[in-house]
Amino acid sequence: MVKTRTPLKIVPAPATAKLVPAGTTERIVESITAAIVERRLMPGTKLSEQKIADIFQVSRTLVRQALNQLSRDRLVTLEPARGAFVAMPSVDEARQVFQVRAMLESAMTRQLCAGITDQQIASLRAHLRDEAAAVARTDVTGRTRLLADFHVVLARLLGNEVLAQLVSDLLSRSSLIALMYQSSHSAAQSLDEHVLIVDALEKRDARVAAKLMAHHLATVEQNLRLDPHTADLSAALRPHN
Amino acid sequence: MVKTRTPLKIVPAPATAKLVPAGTTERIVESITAAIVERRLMPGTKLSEQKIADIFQVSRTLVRQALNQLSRDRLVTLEPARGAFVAMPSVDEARQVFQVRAMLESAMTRQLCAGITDQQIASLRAHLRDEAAAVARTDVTGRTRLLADFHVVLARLLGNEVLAQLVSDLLSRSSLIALMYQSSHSAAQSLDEHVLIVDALEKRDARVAAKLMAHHLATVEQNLRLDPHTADLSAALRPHN
DNA sequence: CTCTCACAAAGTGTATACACTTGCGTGAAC
DNA sequence: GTTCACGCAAGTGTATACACTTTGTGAGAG
Repeated sequence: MVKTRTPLKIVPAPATAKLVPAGTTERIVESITAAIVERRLMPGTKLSEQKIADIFQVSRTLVRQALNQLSRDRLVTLEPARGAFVAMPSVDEARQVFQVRAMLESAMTRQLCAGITDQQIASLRAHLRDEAAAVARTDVTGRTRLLADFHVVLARLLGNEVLAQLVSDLLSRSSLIALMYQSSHSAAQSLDEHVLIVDALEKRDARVAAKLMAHHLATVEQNLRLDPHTADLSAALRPHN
Repeated sequence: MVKTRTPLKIVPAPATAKLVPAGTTERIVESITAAIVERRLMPGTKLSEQKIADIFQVSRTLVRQALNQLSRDRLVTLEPARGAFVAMPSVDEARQVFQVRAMLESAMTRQLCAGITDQQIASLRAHLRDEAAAVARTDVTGRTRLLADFHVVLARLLGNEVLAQLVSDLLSRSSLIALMYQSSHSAAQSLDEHVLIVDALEKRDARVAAKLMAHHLATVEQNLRLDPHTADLSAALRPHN
């Protein structure tokens, strides 16, 4: 058997994004999160504390803190006395995450119709333009981030940080799910659906907007390969390290 | 000035509840959570790492892990280089938590109507009986827990663990909010409203059930003392340690 | 008497050391 | 040749040590 020597491709510092040099633990969390979402770390990969500590040139203490945080975000799972692994969300969990997102985000969309301002609509249009640009130039990483951000932006428009945080958490889980159950959903289609949602918001049509959001999430979910046997297969021969 | 010597009344081990002697960190989290919810630790109280470590007879390492977890649950806030404090949710945060709960739980209630079984209705009735019993014997701690558990039980009935976990997290935050902004909401009234919700569920009336849930949460929120000046006052003269 | 600076005490932030569990390879017995 | 047991290596779990930040106190200058 070939030993799958994953060199743990975690780039230590996306220091550009963080203006705060402090928050060492935060930097590690961000880096690993990015590495997972950008598919440089596959589900099931073992995250050895010492190796990560060496990469970031810090002690295991900080790495453990970071891994603990990530495990609460459900991006990694901690097996007692065995170590940390990139999470492998089950089919059930995937369905549950999307069910919750549908509840939360359609309700949120409905509420948003009530008090959204023209200026906010404009900012959404601007975001859609960014999405379109990223899709046009096939910037895979950028478009993935922007398509996800759309949902967080909507949450932020309600001025509810608690909601925004929740949606954000669900989104990172969704990202992991999407890359695990290779989605066949095209970015272009997601963009189209986003446009329709904003259109409905502009018309202040709460019912249609909420329905479109629910439909959008259902479409994304149905384009995941959530067939039982596929899942079992990938679970069966998971690399594990 | 009299030094407010809070003896940090954290009972080390509710070891009865946990059958697992392992999970040392978990035990600390549970104990502190219980201490906060049961009003033995007031908002703003400083949680010194060394003192807690002495109480549980462990090292600061485990205490730090516990405090980190609690900070992610928003039950404590960590101020860099200053320490950990029992959280003091702002009025805004309180409103946001209840807004999210309304979205999530009314949607959840609506969904529940679709597939709820008679057996599940029966288990809800049993839970209501427990609530009534606790209210009758004025078991403050027990009734608070049972009234909160009602919402988690509903979430669990959907078979969605992700949802259940989310609702559970929001509930512990709600508990802290309720004890901070002294609720005038009577337990009896909450119980009545719970009964009405179950009645609607039994009739599979999704619209009414969802509306009752939304109304229930709005009532609970409106019975909080969320007047600005009261909040500012309590924030102004917070003990802090 | 008040304000400022400095030093000391307390407590957090990080690193290192050590104990203990898990997994695997080796070797001996049957 | 197969199996079980022992032991070693790797890595996690917890404790301890040390550095640095924050804060309170006190002395001295204005």
